[in-house]
Amino acid sequence: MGTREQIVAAADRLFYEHGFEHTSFAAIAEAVRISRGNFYYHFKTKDEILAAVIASRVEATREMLRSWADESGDPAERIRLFIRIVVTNGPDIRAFGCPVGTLTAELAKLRHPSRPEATALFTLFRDWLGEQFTALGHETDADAMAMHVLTFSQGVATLANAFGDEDFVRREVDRLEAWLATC
Amino acid sequence: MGTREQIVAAADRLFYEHGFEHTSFAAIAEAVRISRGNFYYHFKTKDEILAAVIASRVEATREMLRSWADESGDPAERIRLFIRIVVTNGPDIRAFGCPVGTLTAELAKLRHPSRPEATALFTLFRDWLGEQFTALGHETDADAMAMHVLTFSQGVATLANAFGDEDFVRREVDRLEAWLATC
DNA sequence: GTCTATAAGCTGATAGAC
DNA sequence: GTCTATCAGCTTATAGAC
Repeated sequence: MGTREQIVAAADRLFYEHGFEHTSFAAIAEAVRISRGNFYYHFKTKDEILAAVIASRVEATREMLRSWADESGDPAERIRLFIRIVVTNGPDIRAFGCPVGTLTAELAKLRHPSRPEATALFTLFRDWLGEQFTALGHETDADAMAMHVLTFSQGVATLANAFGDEDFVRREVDRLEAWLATC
Repeated sequence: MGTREQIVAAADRLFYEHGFEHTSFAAIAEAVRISRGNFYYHFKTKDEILAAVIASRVEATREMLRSWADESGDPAERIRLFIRIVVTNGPDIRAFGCPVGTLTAELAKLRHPSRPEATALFTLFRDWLGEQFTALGHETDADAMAMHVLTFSQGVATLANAFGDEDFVRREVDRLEAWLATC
């Protein structure tokens, strides 16, 4: 892995764990074990790193959605794979929340120019879920149902982070899977 | 209103709109129109201001819950008053998210000592909602139902902030009110 | 490509006059 | 209680040697 990719990977993790603004160049440089000076050879501004991190997350998300589509041809099962992320990534979510939700919220407060790109991460999930609901025969309200599933995931992530309660997550997952079964 | 209260009120709003870390002493001082030096007569550290802001929010929340209880004796109607905050405070929520959810998420990433106090804001709503569900005869799962309503509100707030979509909020409110009617 | 050295600015925080 | 003046430290960012 080249230095640039290492920087993006380290920044991605640090932005998630500590937030974008709270993460300094020094912290990223230390994580990658390069000097702050060398850092600026690869990225001229902090905003450039953020753009690269978001682009990297977009690619990783696309890859994950592809792998879910490969894993099952059943749209309902694909949606369940999404619903269960809050369990699969339980420890990270309890510690740091949802990487997409917390980033979009922070960039909104900072009025950051990269905010639309962060929101586009949500749109990837939204459109993919919409396609699955369409395949289930819910053409007219596929998008509303996709948004409902996203609402669930964001609510669960925020409260799992606040209360650190694994059982709560399990209950909400069961509830939404029961709802999905009636669709 | 005394200077101290003005500082707390200005900090409260700025923490909400720009985030805790992104809000500088200079910005608060400017909003209250006092010098940075005078600032330190009232608060010795930034963390002290945060503690005062959270305490102020706790009091405001208690007052709001009291007023809701006064407004209606029907537990289901009281819960609806909570559910509809995402509509009532629609413009603020679309612009800055939920004041409780975004603060707890930020303090978690900062590993801030006041994090438990911020989470206690959630607990106020959780307990109050739980009391209403208990009054509706759901003794055994009143807390789970309270958490479900909180999950809704946090999910809606996060996505309303990301997409700025008023119709989405309306749809999710209708959906949860329909669920409540079956309880 | 990577380093050291350093600049310029903002941050939270203090001292002391009025 | 409010002010001005100031501090040390950290931040992003640059210059230039190797």
